[in-house]
Amino acid sequence: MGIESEEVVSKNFIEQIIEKDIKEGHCAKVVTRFPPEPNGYLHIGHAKSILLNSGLADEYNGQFNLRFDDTNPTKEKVEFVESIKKDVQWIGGNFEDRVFFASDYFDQMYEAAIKLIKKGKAYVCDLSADEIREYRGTLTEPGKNSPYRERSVEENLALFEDMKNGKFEDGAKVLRAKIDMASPNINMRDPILYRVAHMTHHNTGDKWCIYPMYDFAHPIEDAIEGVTHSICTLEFEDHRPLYDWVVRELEYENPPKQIEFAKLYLTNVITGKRYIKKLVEDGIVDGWDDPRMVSIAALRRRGFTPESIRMFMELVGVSKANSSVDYAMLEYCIREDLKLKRPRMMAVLDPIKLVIDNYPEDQVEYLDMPNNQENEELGERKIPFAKELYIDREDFKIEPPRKYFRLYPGNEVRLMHAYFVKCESYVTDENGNVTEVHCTYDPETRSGSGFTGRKVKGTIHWVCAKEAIPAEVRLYENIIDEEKGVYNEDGSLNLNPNSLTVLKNCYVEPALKDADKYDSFQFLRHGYFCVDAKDSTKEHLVFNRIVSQKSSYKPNK
RNA sequence: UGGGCUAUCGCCAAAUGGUAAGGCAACGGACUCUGACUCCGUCAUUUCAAGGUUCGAAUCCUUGUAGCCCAGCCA
Repeated sequence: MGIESEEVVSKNFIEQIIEKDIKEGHCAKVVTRFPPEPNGYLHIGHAKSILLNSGLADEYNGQFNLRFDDTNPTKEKVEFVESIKKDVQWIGGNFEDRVFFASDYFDQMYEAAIKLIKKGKAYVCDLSADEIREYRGTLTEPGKNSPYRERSVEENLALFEDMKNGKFEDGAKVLRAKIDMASPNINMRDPILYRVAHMTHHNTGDKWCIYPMYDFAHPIEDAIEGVTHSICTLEFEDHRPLYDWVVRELEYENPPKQIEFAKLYLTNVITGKRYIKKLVEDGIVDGWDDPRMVSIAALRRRGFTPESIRMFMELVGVSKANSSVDYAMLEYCIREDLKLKRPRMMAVLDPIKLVIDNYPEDQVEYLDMPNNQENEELGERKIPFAKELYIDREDFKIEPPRKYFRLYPGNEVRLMHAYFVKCESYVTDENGNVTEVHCTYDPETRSGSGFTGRKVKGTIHWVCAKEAIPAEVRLYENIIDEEKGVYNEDGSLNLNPNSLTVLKNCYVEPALKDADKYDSFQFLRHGYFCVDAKDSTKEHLVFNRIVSQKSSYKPNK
């Protein structure tokens, strides 16, 4: 019989490493983690890391942990812990009940530091921050040894304990690894392991006044949790020798392995906590979840689904090449996800009145309309139809351009799921703007009647003037101007002044009264929209546009 | 110009010495009670460049070029 064409899915380089490790018996069970610092909201770049780590754990029947890397109390806040948990969960990172804090390991890290001191691999250094920088050398010149480098183990032990006990001011002393001040890799030039910071920690309170540095803490955190593959971004490549040094000197039995991948960059948006934060603080956007941004909270409010973001990450792939993914790819994913899942509704964003002159004055008909013609499971609904309707301004032209199939004087079109109407006349105001279009309808052409007498080239959407719900529609554009990129030459942010357009005079079908917050719908030719729960009431709905409909209508051709 | 990393279509990205997958975008055409969707077709004789090895090279070697990262008591 026919040959089964099996889809060949190639493994990314991390999967290949893991499979090799499994095959060679280096890890009985794959353990990954997502280790955010609780100092801000997550954005789409984090989603890549979450989904990568979580996905790998699923794929190899392993385990995925959420761990807050809270080793620097000067930057962290509890309020971010909850938002991060929520976002990780929403996006589909399956950490079950495994929420850990680096700060829960402070005792073990302290012990680890003592172990290094005892091995003669770490020492307390009295140099100031400026002096340490000086002694470190430069990219091209080696550093020189600290005068405190050769202190005895006993002295170091005593001094380190004093550090812990609060005998020194912030910055007075640090604990450093004794590695190699001449290393071409600056991270290996006796990196700082512990610093003094008299500061209340969100988790440990005032128990500690010394805090471990990332390079020391992270490998320990991973090792404690049994992480097998510690996946991070490219800028940590230079830290890997130090990561390996720490787990080696601490003699962990099955040391974790650090693997680096390229961050996600998207064209035409701001990624990066720093810049999102600046926009929020400067009041340019209305908060961390402003739909013009790509924080996870913003994407959720805009109407993106977790599924669409997961699909996106799958399509984007994982590699070590710095790259910038076209935003159109994300739009493709949300269209793809929504098109069969969500109802298709009628909404008129820029209304003009359409009057059917030969339709009975007070009659209202309730017509059947499938919720989604391509997915019968979504059922159907009744839509009211009467003498006065609203249609979109762009669906009527006094003088039609070439190949225009919609309404113009003398032309007949189908009103979606209703009747054929033929334009007989129109009314304009003193400025020549169309205010009313008059038509006649043909009762025989009712949708579903099987009428085949004649065909019509265009179909337009509409809502019943009497029963439609007034609505507001917000059209969000990405906040960055595509032409000029993220920054101006002077380093300032380059904002798109038209990034938010509010359409106030819109009408949607009465069926939308039942919409829930963040429910999404396709508004036919307008694209996909989501109820903005923040500002909607049942009488006045507010929608955010998730993504516009593609259009191949080109009047100039 | 010290060290690390990367370079395959407009954008992502496979290919692991055996003769350049796939997706997005774009462009034709068919269909259509959404100008959507769907369907069908087009889109890298060539992999940053130049040499070399080989029957055979995106893959190996040599020499270049370009981009990214590193001198926080941030992560």
